[in-house]
Amino acid sequence: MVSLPSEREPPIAGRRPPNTVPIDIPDVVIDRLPLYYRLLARLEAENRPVVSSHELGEELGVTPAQIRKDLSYFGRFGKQGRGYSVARLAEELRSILGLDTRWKVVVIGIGRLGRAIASYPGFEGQGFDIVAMYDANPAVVSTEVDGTIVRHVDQLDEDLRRHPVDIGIVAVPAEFAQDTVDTLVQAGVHAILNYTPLRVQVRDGVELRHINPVLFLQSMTYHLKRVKNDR
Amino acid sequence: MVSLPSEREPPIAGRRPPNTVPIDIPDVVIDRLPLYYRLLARLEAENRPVVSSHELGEELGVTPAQIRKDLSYFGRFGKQGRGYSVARLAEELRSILGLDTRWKVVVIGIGRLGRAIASYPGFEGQGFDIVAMYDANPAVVSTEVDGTIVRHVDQLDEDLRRHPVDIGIVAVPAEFAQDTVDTLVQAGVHAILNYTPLRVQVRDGVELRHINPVLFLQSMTYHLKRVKNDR
DNA sequence: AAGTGTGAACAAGTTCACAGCC
DNA sequence: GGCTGTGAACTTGTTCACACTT
Repeated sequence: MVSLPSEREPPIAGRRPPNTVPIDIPDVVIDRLPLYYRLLARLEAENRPVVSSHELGEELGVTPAQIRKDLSYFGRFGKQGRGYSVARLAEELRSILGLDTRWKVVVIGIGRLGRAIASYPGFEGQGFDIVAMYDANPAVVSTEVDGTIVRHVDQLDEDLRRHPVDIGIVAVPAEFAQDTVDTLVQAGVHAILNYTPLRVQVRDGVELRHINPVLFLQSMTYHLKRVKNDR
Repeated sequence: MVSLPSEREPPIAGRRPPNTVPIDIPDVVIDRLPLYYRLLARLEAENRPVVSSHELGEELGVTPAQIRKDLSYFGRFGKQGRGYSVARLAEELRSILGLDTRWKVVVIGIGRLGRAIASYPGFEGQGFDIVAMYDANPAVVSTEVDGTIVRHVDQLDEDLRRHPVDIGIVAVPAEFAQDTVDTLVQAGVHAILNYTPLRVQVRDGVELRHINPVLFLQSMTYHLKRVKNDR
C-alpha cells in the first residue's frame, strides 16, 4: 500500500540475458499476473492455441498495451502478427508465479471463518496444500476438519520448526492476531494472509495481505451515498 | 482496477464553498479513508482529544503529507499547530463515508463461506444489517442462520423489488455468480461484494469488489520464490 | 513552536504510437 | 495485414517544502 523506506534498484531497461528477470518489477504488475494466469488456464483448458493481447484485454477489462508491457518485464513470449501461444504463456506464468510447485499452508483459528477457509475448494486445486490447522479452543482441538486433525495452537511454533511451511493463514480473534503472526514469522514463515480486522505488523521481507470485507463495504458506501444524493 | 472510458471532470482546486465536495476524488483516496476511520474510531474510544497527521501516519504506515492531502479533498478539518480533533475528524469521516446511516445487506449463497460471512461479527457493529439470506439448496432453505430464516433464491428478485437493499454479498458457486449478480443489479442493488472466484461484469455505476484469496496467494508465491532462490 | 493546507516538484504507472517481425 | 515489444509522451498519484494559523 505504501512504499517503505527501502531503496529500490532502478528498473533494468531493454533486453536482458536469457533466463534472467529484472530485480525490480512493480508490485502492481505482479498483482495482475494471477489475473492473466487465471484466464490463460481457462483458455488452455478450452484448447485455444493462440491469443492476442487485445483478446486478453477485452476479457479482463485491461488495455492490450498494459498486458504487453506487463509481460515484457519477464521476456518476449509473443510472436508478431500472431499473438501468444496459450500453452506457452500459461506455462511461463506458472513458472514466474511459482505455481509449478506445491506450497504448504497452515490455517490458524478454526472458527466459522477458519473452517470456511480450510474447506475452500480453490486452494488445493491451485497448488496450495493445507498441511495443518490450529486452534486454542479445547472443543475444537483434536476434531477433524476436512480430513485434517486440528492441533493446539501451543504446538504451532514447535511444529513449524520441525516441518517448515510457506504460508500462514490467520483467522484467529483480533486480540491474538499480532501474537500469532509473530510466532509464524519467527518460525520462518515468509507469507501471511490475514483475515483478522487488525492491521498486523511484520518485519521487512515478509509478504502480508489483508482480507477485510468491512473496508470494502465502507468504500462502497461512499459511492452509494453519492448515487442516492444524485437522484 | 482500470479507468473505463468515461471522461472525468478536472479536480476542483483551492477552496470550495462550504458543505461541498469536489466531483472527482481519486478512488485510491476513497479506499484509504476507511483505514483512517478505523484508527480514529479506536482513538475516539480511547478518548484521545487530538491527533496529528504525523501520529496517524506513524500508526498506519502512511506519510503524514498523504493523510493531509487526502483529507484536504473534503475540507479543512485540522488546526495549525495543534492537529485534528479526533471526535470531529471521526465524525467527518463517518459523514463522508456514509457510516452515519445503516445499510441493508443481503447474502446469497449460504454454504460454508456464506455462513461464515453472515455471522461475521464486524458487519452489524459497523452499520451493515444483514436483512435476508438466500440459497438454492432445499436442505438449507427455511433453516435459521444467525437469527435469520434462509429464503429460496427464486424469491430474491421479488423480495428486492418489494424491500430494496443497498448491498449484495455473493457467495454462490461460481457457475451461478453472473446470474445472481444480474438479478441483484436489475433489481436496483448498486453495490456488490463478490466472494466467488469468477470475475463478474456489472454495468457502469454499480460498485463491485472482489474477494479472492487465491489471487493473493498467487502473488505472494512470486515473492516467496525469489526469497528461496536468493539463499 | 508546532502542525495544517496546498501549490509545485517529483515519482510511478499507463497509454500511445510505431519500428520490426511473422 | 496483424500483432508484439518498447521508448516516449502522458496521466495519475505521492512527497516536498513552505506560507500561514493557532
